[in-house]
Amino acid sequence: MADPRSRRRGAELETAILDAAWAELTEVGYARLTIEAVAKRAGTSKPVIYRRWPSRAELALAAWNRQAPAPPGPTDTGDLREDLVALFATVARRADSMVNEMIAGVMGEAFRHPEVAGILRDRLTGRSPVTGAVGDIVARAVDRGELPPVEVPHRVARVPLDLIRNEAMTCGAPLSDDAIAELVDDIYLPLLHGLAAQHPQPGEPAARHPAPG
Amino acid sequence: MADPRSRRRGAELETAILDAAWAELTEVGYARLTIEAVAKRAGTSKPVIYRRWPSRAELALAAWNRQAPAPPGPTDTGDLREDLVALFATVARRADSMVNEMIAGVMGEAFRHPEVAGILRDRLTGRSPVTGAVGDIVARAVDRGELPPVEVPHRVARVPLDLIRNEAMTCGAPLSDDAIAELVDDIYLPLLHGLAAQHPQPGEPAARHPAPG
DNA sequence: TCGATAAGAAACGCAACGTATCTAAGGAGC
DNA sequence: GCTCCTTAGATACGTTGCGTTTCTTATCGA
Repeated sequence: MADPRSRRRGAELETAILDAAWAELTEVGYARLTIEAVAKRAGTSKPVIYRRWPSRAELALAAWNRQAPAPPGPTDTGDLREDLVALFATVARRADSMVNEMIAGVMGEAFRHPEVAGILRDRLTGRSPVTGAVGDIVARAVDRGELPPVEVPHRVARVPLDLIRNEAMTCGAPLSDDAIAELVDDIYLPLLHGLAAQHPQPGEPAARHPAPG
Repeated sequence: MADPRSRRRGAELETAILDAAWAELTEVGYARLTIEAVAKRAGTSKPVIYRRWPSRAELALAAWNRQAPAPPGPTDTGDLREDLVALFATVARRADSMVNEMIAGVMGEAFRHPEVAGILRDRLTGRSPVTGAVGDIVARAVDRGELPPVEVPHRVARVPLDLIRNEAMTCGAPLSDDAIAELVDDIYLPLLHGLAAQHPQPGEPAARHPAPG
């Protein structure tokens, strides 16, 4: 239909569908994403899509995966707080409304479809350029003496993403600069300092909960 | 229809609808919640519901609001970590799959409907029995000398709810005991200790980011 | 008792669902 | 180069729920 000259197959067809899905997501969002519109846009038909992805959610996730993640440019300001604010701002900018709306929609379906839940969990909780950037920022702060030597568990490295996503989704809007500053100053910086205080010497097993006496 | 003898009005009718909506949410979840089913269950008709709530999302939020919050029983174990684990577990148990699925669904609509976003934000970020419980737990820990005197900003008091909701929603499942322990040990306890370290003396303005030298 | 208000029933057109059926295109194998 | 076999792509299906409109009649307030 789109190109009557040839009938696409395999990867070519697949990427055409995923690109069309991404374009639809961008234009109308997840809530209004329809398989029919994606099929029309990709110049194919509904059954072709249903043969590959069993649901809107998995199609959307596949389209998202196809998009290049564009790792955050490693900003090195020479100051822990400034580095964190820059990272948070970058993440907040990139995780725009459309992506968050899509995540919310997919989450809603994850509760009934364990397969969707698995894909989403892997995507949201796995290692990523952002969790890597957290490690780099902390390592530089330790080198400068701003922080005692500290090991950052993966759960802690995920916190910036989690906080920002939570904020954007509970507010249904992009984060303000004030919100970013609060997340950094009230939560993440104290968290890092508290973690570091648990590791009085590098390499030593963490003293998890220093007793009062 | 449900009761042919009389035609309900006002609060009586309204609560019947909200109770029916809650029952439907419990049975089929938000994704499969339909106005028609709620109307049928409440013994009324669609227009009666549409006259009051413009969308599924606002109906669901109203039904949720009607449910008694059942504040978490104040557990006082005499130990900061134990108190936190108990609180996290209570919150995790109460914020069950259905509620989280509903929140995800409503979030998806919040991006297109600012009114829904406002209601949801107020409900999720406002003061609550849980944020109050955090304050109590911290205060007791300070009294025992487990923590230096510390002022807990509202954003920090919200963190347990945010962490638990985030975890349940990204995983599409209830939290395991291990996950609760990690949230407490890796994130929230360090966060509280880090906050406390910023307040060397009670009443004194916070030394936000202690310089290395 | 009367008039205004709103409950409740029914039906509307619409949009998208997910599936089934059919055709013909374009690889793979001989 | 011909044949077979997979599968793209078109089309149409019945179903469901949407949100609205229309109409009736019960109930409340004056």
